[in-house]
Amino acid sequence: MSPPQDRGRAPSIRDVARLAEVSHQTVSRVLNDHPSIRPETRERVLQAMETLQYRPNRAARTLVTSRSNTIGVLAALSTTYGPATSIAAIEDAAREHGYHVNTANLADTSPAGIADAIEHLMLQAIEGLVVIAPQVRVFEVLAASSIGVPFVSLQSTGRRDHLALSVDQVTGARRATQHLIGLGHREIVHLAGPQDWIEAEARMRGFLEAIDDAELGLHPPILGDWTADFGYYAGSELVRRRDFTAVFAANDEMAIGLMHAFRDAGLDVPGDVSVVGFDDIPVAKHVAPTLTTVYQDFHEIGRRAVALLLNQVHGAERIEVEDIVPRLVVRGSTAPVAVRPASVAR
Amino acid sequence: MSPPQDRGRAPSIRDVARLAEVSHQTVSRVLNDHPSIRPETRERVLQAMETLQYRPNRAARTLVTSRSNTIGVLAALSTTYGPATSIAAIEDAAREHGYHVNTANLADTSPAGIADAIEHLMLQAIEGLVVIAPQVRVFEVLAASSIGVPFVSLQSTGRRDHLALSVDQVTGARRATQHLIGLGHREIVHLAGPQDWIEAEARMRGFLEAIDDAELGLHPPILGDWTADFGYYAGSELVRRRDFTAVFAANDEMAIGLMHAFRDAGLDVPGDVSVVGFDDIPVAKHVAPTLTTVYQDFHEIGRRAVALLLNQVHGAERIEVEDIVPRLVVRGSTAPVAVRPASVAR
DNA sequence: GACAGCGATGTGAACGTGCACATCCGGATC
DNA sequence: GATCCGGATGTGCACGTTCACATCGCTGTC
Repeated sequence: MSPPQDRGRAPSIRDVARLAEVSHQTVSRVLNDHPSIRPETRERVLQAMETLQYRPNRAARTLVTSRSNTIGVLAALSTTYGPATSIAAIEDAAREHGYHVNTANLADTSPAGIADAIEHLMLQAIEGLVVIAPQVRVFEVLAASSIGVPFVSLQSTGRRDHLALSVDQVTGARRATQHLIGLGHREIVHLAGPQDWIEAEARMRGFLEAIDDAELGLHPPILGDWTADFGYYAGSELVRRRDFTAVFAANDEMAIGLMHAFRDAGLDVPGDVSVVGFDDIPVAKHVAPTLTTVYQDFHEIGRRAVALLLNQVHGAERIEVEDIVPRLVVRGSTAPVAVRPASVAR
Repeated sequence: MSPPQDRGRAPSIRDVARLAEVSHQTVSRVLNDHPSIRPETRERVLQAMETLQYRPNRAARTLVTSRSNTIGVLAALSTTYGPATSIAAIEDAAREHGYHVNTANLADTSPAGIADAIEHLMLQAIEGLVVIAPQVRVFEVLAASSIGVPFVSLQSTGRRDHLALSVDQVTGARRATQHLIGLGHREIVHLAGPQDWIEAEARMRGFLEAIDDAELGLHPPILGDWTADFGYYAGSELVRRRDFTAVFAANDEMAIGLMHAFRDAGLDVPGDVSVVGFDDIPVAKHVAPTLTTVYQDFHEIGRRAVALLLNQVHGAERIEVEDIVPRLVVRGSTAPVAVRPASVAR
């Protein structure tokens, strides 16, 4: 009934060999799908494994092959929807390829904290690294610590020391801004993310390009921290000025906080102010008003990151990386600019 | 300038020993903080490590000690706020204890999918397992596959084969329901989670207890899938009946979808219907209306899970596990029952 | 001054696997 | 029938670390 007592050590390749009456090397061959092995022998070995409940010892294998079959993930803000979804996708994809995933969070974004997280991952002897929701600083530390394994960034960084998925955040942000401009808005404020985040910088750039293209005046962007709470705070400050008719927030959480502040101040969205977010988190389509935003396929991003990384790990030729272009999703938080701008209400 | 070429293998303990002119065992002692080592010797060894950029090989260590310093996390729905936050907390806590974390997602919740995920983790030779957002089935599979390592559940399961944090979901749900009752609501619907989820079952139980205590009539609960989209769907169905004045949703996402549907149907929250959620996700306080919900400290839950698990891994005596009782947070989505219930509006 | 005791260090084996190489066997080739 | 070849299998070692045990010298005790 119950499995054989695990007295002492787990069964090894040699225990299996003894039971199957072959050499340990034959067992090893069965494990690694070596071609030249008689079907009959293979069967006997598999049988023995089954009986002994044999599980290969990854540590031993790693030791001799110096391949850990593990990739690392360096994630910041891993509790938010986007990164969390990408991480999950990375795990799924890695598992499909027989790889394990080891995650380290960047709770502390100081260089020391970053170095610490990287060091932690390196101890695990990872073969490659995926960097999620990356800050500029992370790549500086990575470059400085010469980790000796390939790494992939989920965002284009412009650096040459690693590959990056090119998710065209700039275009996404530009489209969001152009949408507002198309609705007649001319006084648009950007609620940006922290500028040491590559994504935040790209989104800001897209915003600026669109503003520039349309030859509109520039409101100084507000630098936020991605949180809904900050969005609320920024909104409360903004309503004092009311010299704008639309806000493009760098992510949905901030947009939602923003709308909250506007609501509290008696401003109507989208009647008085239009709001656009970024990411299309699952609740975006259900908040009031439903949020116009830019959709990103985080799952696909995670999958591609793994494909790209493993390709590099195995030293194959460079694979094609097509751009992922985020898609504008128009919902209820944007509307044509009011005849009299909100500023008049002052 | 650049570090020494990594020609061939990485430096080993023996390379360090040679450079420091000691035996390899002395180096090992320095690594493991062995007490009897002369400070001067230690210094020399550390110096040598520094020069060689030595990093201990975890595979070799694991092989000989049969301790992997890795714990596994089996997570479902890891992209949502609660699980993601707990996972992050688990990683932080594990790292503090020198442990690595290996995560496997439960994309597929069939027994085969579950067994597959567990098998994947076991290949990694994990020392313990944390099960997040657990479904009943997971524990059945775990019991059946006799994984041989301790595991900890983030929710009380009533099973005896593992430890569980006791987060008192029942009390949390009861308080939420009592809050509605206290406001005069007598027709309360519960939008539950999938009943094979332990949390969903506990929240439903708390709801039923509160209804029972107050001797109210029972509306058959609606079984949802945790998503905001389902909340919207359920809300659309519910508005056809309008035989209720309040809804207690098993999580915030569903509550937000629900409110969306009510809004679309012209029902006012909380004027016509009160809504309570569960979890207190970051946007809960910013949606319109702000959502009354039950706060859970996911971070603390993750931390405690690691403490509990490592304690068990190290075979220490059982540690005290105090209950974590979720806290009701009253916001704008609940109000005293209207003089004429929504049903009259029919 | 002999001996126990302890601090500081060294020696060899073992962990479980894969690799390089050796061996054995049957069939094809001449 | 001697030779070669390749499929199927076995033998020993190496990977980098820790563990058990041994060694050496110094101090304190009687």
